[in-house]
Amino acid sequence: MNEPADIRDPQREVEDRFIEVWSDISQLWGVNKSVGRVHALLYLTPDSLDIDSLAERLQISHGNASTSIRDLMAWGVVRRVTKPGDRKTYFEAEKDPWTWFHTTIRERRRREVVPVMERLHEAAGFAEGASKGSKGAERKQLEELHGKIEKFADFAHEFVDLIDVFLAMGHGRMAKVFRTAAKLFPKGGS
Amino acid sequence: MNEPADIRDPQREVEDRFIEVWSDISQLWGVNKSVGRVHALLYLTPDSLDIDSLAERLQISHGNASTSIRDLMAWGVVRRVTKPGDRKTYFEAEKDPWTWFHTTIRERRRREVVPVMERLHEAAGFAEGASKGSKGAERKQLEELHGKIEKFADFAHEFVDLIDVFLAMGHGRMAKVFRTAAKLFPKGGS
DNA sequence: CTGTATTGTCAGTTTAGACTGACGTCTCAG
DNA sequence: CTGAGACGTCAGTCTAAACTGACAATACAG
Repeated sequence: MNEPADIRDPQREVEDRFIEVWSDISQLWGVNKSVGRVHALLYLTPDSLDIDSLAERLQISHGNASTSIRDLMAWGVVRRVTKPGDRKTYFEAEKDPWTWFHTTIRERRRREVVPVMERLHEAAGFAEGASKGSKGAERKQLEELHGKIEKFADFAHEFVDLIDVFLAMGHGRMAKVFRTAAKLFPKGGS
Repeated sequence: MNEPADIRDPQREVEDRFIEVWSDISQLWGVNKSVGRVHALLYLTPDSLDIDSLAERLQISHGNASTSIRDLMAWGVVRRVTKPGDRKTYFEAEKDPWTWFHTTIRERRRREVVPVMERLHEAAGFAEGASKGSKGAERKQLEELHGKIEKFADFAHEFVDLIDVFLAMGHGRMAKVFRTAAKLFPKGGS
């Protein structure tokens, strides 16, 4: 730990720089900093790592490392690994970024998009009910409100379709489609 | 304000339900709650609104409303409106969700994606330099690290391309391309 | 089966970010 | 030109989330 050599250990420095960038990307993505750092370190490390090595390497508490690993496993981007004759549990990350991204999108869809879409439809249904249960000027206003909510719901629905196409296609094909699309619609305006 | 009728004002209730849903969507998207609520209310309101009306309607402070409006204007989804013979400033929201989404993606790209991509390339460059400046086993390890960082950078670059195609195409075409793509590449594997 | 090494959990603390409210600045009707 | 009304800002307060560290549960070598 205290060997002077460590201070300028190039491998460590290379890792640290990447870990910070990934961590920031994770935060933009709504994932907390420690989780991002753990994920980055596991991505870079060829061997699998145990909780305490992670905690020590990243200077975070054992508890934090454990919780972060739990999150990453729930996201499906980290696997448990056991070695015969070794009591410890090790963890390793999915190494292909596209696979990782695909998994993440699928999980986000399930956790976040689906529930919020249900609530959106509820809100639209409530608006429709309210407008049908009224009359005169009030009815007109409620109908206008309902129209706006439906408009937003339509947008949201198309957005979900977009996610679904991505999930169905897989990344290789996705990229190809996009490249083709880019040629079909070159430097277009808005 | 205190009229009992207000308690069951259907218009208000319809608005509130939608506002809460939008607010939650905003938070998933990394936008803070008040900003989301202000945006939702402006989207629903046909007329433009002034700061104090917003604050009163949403039960937030004047300062909070003002800051939220500033944010929304920086995102380019809310416009200032002045009425002749009226000292107040009013605000109104972009009413087309796709336009709003497009603007938001463009802004996020500028603010978040571009800077983080630069740092990613820096990290990759640093890794390459470190590997070239070393030898033996250490060099081999650094080359492996560099390879992984490049792999991630390639992924990130493709992702940005994807964003760019979206920005260039506009939403109508985007949706069409996706629908076509879905037919061309049905149920594709990874 | 037992003891110990290891992982998992969670109450309490810390930290980061949001919100308020008071104040300074600006604008325009009179 | 003046001042009342409206907007913008920001220091201080509050809130929600992250992190720690100690303890509980678990698993497995011996």
